[in-house]
Amino acid sequence: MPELPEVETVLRTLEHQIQKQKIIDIDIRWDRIVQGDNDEFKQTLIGQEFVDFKRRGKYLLFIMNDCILVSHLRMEGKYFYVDKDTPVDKHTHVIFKLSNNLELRYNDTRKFGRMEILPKDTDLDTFKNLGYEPWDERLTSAYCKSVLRKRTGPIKGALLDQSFIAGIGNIYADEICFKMGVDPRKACKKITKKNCEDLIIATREILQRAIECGGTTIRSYTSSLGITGLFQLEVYVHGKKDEVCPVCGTPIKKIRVATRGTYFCPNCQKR
DNA sequence: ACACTGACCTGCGAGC
DNA sequence: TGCTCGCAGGTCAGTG
Repeated sequence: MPELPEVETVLRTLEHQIQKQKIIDIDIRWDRIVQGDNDEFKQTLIGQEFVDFKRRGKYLLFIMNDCILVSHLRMEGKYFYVDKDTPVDKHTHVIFKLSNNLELRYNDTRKFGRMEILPKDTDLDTFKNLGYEPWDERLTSAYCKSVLRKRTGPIKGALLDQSFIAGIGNIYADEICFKMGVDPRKACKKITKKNCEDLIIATREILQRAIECGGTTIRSYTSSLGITGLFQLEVYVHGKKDEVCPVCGTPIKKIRVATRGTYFCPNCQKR
């Protein structure tokens, strides 16, 4: 399940593999992956080179000569970089044929991922109504407090809201709440200034560490060529129902918060 | 204006 | 053992 660290890892890998490669043809095998008109998508991209590689939240941004190719992996999207003679997997939905006889293949078991073309002058700061990147200097405790004061619902819901901070998904939201020592159900309105300071520190530390680890892979993927997290990040609570809290030994609980499966330590995390 | 719900998908694990 | 059923997840459109 790619979140910000996984997307960053994929991007860095692809940057080193396909930079300056030219797209000579595109095979779209599941048309809903591509937003908008498929022929237009092909026409726009054929002949373009992969010039630069950026990320915004969980979106991959391939900067081409005359446009931006935006790709969101959702839950299980992956890219394979393989020889054109490699048998095509049944979950491969888009194939970019490159000038060096290799292919960039988009593989997505659940067909949830999406890609689209955006103009080259798209404002990436306000793109998709995304909030600040975790390391943006504008992400201050004063900013967090002012947003959370106006918000109803639990803190976990805010962490998952991409217009608040970009890039946090369900796994890291649980880990951030644990590191903050805050119950994921705690109302946004009751989040203190101190909580906000902890939130920023926890978010940056956890995501930074995850990037250094090459992302987290929770499910075991079967692919050997897949560009996914190769290392396991030390996850404290997510997916650890009934296991003991690494800090205090209390069994981890699983509940539902903001419509998501949520794991937390009922002793360490306070309302 | 805000928040919640359902749709999009497939694989897997639980339960019978 | 073999089947069905429901859950998992991020985003967006639709609804309340």
